[in-house]
Amino acid sequence: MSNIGIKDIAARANVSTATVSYVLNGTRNVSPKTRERVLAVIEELNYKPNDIAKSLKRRRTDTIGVIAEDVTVFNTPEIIDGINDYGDRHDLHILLTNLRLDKRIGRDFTNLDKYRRYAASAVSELLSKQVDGIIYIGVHTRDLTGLIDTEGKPIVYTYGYTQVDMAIQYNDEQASYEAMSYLIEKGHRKIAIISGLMDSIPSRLRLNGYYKAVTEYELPFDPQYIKMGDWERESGYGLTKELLQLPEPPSAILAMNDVMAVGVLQAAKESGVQIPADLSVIGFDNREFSDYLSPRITTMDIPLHEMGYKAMEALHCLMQGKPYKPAEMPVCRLIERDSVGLLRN
Amino acid sequence: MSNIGIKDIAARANVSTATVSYVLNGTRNVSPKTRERVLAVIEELNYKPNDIAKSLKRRRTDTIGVIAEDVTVFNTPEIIDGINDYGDRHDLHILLTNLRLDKRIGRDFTNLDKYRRYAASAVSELLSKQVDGIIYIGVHTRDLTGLIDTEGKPIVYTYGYTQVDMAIQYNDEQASYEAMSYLIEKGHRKIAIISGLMDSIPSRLRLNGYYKAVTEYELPFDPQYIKMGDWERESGYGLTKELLQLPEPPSAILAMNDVMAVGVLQAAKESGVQIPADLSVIGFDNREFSDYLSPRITTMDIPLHEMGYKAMEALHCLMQGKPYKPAEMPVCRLIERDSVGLLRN
DNA sequence: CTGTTAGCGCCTTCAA
DNA sequence: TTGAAGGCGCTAACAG
Repeated sequence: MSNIGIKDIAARANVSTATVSYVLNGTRNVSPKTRERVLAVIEELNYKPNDIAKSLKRRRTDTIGVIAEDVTVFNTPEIIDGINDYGDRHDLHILLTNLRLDKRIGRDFTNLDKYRRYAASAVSELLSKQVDGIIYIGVHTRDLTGLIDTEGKPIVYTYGYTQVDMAIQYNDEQASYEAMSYLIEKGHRKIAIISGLMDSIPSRLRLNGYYKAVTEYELPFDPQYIKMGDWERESGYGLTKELLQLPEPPSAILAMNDVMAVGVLQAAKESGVQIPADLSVIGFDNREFSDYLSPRITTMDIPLHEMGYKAMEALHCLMQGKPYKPAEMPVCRLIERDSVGLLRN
Repeated sequence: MSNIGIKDIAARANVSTATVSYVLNGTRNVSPKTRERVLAVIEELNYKPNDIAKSLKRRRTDTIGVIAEDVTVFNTPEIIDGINDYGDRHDLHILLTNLRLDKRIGRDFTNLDKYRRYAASAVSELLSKQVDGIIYIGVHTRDLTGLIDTEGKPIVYTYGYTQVDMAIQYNDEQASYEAMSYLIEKGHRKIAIISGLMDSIPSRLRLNGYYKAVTEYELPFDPQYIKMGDWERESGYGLTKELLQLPEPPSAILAMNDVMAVGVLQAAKESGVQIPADLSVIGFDNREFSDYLSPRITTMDIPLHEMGYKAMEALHCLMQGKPYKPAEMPVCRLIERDSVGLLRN
């Protein structure tokens, strides 16, 4: 086991520990000869620096804490992947905390007390571990103001935000607007939308994009085309049935997630309407399964990797006291598949 | 910022730093009065211990390194969740390393040089961070012998193994045997199997389970019923077409993953055969989408959470020098849905 | 029951 | 270009 330290190699190379430290970190010029000698001994003894000691001294760990509300929720792994991507390039390590919210308190976000305890202890542990900063990954975008106190350590939120901290979000409004534009390009004018829960920010923003498109393209506006879903398949199913029953049913449906789009497909199938011949569908999230359904569904891909990457980049700036220039919001991208038909009229 | 340390609170409470340490860790009896006083000051100053310093002294970090070959691959998040579950209960923290193999070198596992470099540097960084042990999560089960050297630190593999280290695997043979039994219970006797790549251990083990069932239940054995797939949808599709063309087509197909099962569904649909009326299908993995297909497919759920939990448990034993009693292998569980029909006759 | 103190392994100022 | 030495914040003998 690696009991050898800087002083062992110093002794064996006939230099001071300071010199070893210098060659290790390139902190100061060292004559080529001594450097070689030191390096040789390091190699010979298979020396591995002890980052713990280093961190204690430098008062920096080059480690950031990631608090994931639930790593098993679909957005989280890709975000973490983005965080890693940036981390790898800048020698930043990740201490992962998984709140396991889905399993521990389910979707009942009103149970704030329990939640707050979990979150507080997670932050507290991370702080004790002396992380240089924290990234918080929520399971759905909402206002987390006042729930977390990092005692001055920088924090960046994604899939969530507070009124005071930095947060990385993608552009929801643009996304639904773009989906609408695509549908309109394909000749659709009677377009319905099935939203997620209305207490959700993305739902509201995407609805804005919808309204914007309706207005700009001067589509016939019909309040009946706007259905409030709850993100689950059943609501996609039920609301599609309603839509299909309308005297003037839509020719296209924009579902705010792929799960509800599954319900749309099912309702259409049962009602004998062909997708995309009779009805077009666009989903959201580009979940893996959206490519496995039949028809394969066209969907908006959320830039999760980029969000993780940018969150880390932003945090890194904060950690160094630099300001982070928020640049552009990450943007969703339409994945064209087979669920949208050309409407010739 | 938390500049206050043990000595600040010692001073303010008129005790020695040792006493503070003792009340903090409960390492020694402290008179109630002093304890109260110390606790009060800790509270008052909002003191947070510095685990880095503590680790340096104790030569233990209570942190384990998790090396994931790719966190975005479906098995990984659930395994990590299991690791967290155990970790939460035992105050063990997770330093996560993501090799990002899928994105960096794809599925070309023959590119060992590149892989070895990534793995070696991951281990090396973790070792420098003084983790107390390592859990390795592969993207698919294979022999990793000789690829990783942890210099004596304990390591546990899952979704992968070596000839010398501990590994947590689920029971593949039992899984396919159980799936077969279920099919047989439902009256099927002509059962085909679509395997994954044959250089994969799970493929071979599951095939064993298949053979075992064929033998024990004295099913008519037909080599034509055994098809070699490659885990991808297209192979499920193509091989099903072949199966359907047989003079005596099977009444049920066991696909070694849900992705290939998607191909089975598609082929069946195109060939006008109804599932489950004319053909039954069982998948593997219980991927989320298996519940979204139509019909919803019956599949074998892999105990990922349990594997992560057990891997951590095993590692924890190793870390303490205790032997780990491997007990039972985690077992797969059949998720009954709608893709298997009762064959009367 | 409590205090004193020597490090853990490394970095970095100060001096040479 | 190099060394000596004082901590970083905490734990755990050892001593009282």
